[in-house]
Amino acid sequence: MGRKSDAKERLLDAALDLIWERSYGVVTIDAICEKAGVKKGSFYYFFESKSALAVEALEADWHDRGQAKWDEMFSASVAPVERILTFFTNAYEAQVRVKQEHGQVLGCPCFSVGSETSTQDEAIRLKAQEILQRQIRYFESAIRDGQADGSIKAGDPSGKAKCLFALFEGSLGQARIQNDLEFLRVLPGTVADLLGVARPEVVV
Amino acid sequence: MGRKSDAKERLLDAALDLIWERSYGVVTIDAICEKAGVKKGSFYYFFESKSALAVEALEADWHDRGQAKWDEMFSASVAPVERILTFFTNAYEAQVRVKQEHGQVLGCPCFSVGSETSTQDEAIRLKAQEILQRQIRYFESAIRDGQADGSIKAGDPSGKAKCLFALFEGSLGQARIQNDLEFLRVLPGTVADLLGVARPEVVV
DNA sequence: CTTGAAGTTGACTAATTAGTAAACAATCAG
DNA sequence: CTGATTGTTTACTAATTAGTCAACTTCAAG
Repeated sequence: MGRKSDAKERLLDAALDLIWERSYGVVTIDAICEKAGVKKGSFYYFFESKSALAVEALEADWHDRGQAKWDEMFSASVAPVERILTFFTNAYEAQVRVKQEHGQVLGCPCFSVGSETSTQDEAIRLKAQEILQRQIRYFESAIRDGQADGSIKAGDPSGKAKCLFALFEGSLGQARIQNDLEFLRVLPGTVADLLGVARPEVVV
Repeated sequence: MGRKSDAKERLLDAALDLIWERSYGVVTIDAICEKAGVKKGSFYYFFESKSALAVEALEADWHDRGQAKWDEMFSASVAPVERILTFFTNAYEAQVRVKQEHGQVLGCPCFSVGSETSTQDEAIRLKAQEILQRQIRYFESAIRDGQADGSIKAGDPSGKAKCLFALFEGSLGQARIQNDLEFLRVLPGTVADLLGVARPEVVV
């Protein structure tokens, strides 16, 4: 039935990349089209606006790249504390790769875009909120499991999850602003201390 | 010696307000001029560009509003742990006021603008970085004092300071994205737990 | 009261931008 | 093959935007 095309996917990829690397407000539809190799007419064939594209791009990124990784890192077949420490270690390593590829520390697209657009674009705000809340739930569940097996001490799991997540996003933001991965390199140790657990050995 | 004017101050105030409320990228020079009641010709009389204005606005905000408050909150005449808890309590209360006035949680302008522009505008990035580092030093000094008098347990003060600050900025960002002050209301208690100290009584 | 420094104004240009529309091209079911 | 559906392209408009400039105003020092 009709013509087939991957132009929509190319637009989603290009948009997320550009917005992550620069910012939502500064990236134009023309720039997204150019990077995707798609003419503006086609852009408006697929999307109503830059905002609608951003919403879909955030969701697509979670669906195509994020979720599987999080599921693996927070797998129930791994000890709860180890899930959390692995997450922070992987996050550091992922940002190392990002810095190599993009030349800069970029942090978390969802948090950056969410914060930037929160007062201007309700649709993006809601999508970012939704994805971030999903991520917090992984922490919450690991903490609950850790409390059940005694490896994490008692106390409101939701509050602890939000605390760890805020520490994570705050560190990512600092790393982006300072363009310095040190904030993230140190995190696994810091988190181990917070959880009252042995610091993980550092992989060189 | 010529004409006198407060147009420059009005531009600085208007710019910080608009950028805080919306974002750096989305605020135009025209909008800043209109809010300040200044014509664009005058804008270019005082500033070279929007970027230069933003740099000066961040510094002016710290100098005229931030520093004195931080000096007071982190006064050496207050017990170190109390300095930190007071800071988090005041931060919450400040954001309550901001939400009342602006209708939304706005978070920290320095962190938001810094994160947004970090890959695009080196001058703004450096200014944001500078101000954030100044703020971290207040934490660091309080932690050092607390370790000296035994109220805070030993361990790298700079690391602990960065951890608390990341928790703070991460929570502010979450609060902005979710438009919900709950993340901040809970912080003084969370921080007291982290420091291993009695939770402060909640002021109703 | 003149002069020059400090600040203001409005009208302008050139570039960029979002968004539209209508003709065109590819694909596939029947 | 045909025609409906899906996607593509080009050329366009209208609005917004950054940035410039020369004429103008205010003020105070001498």
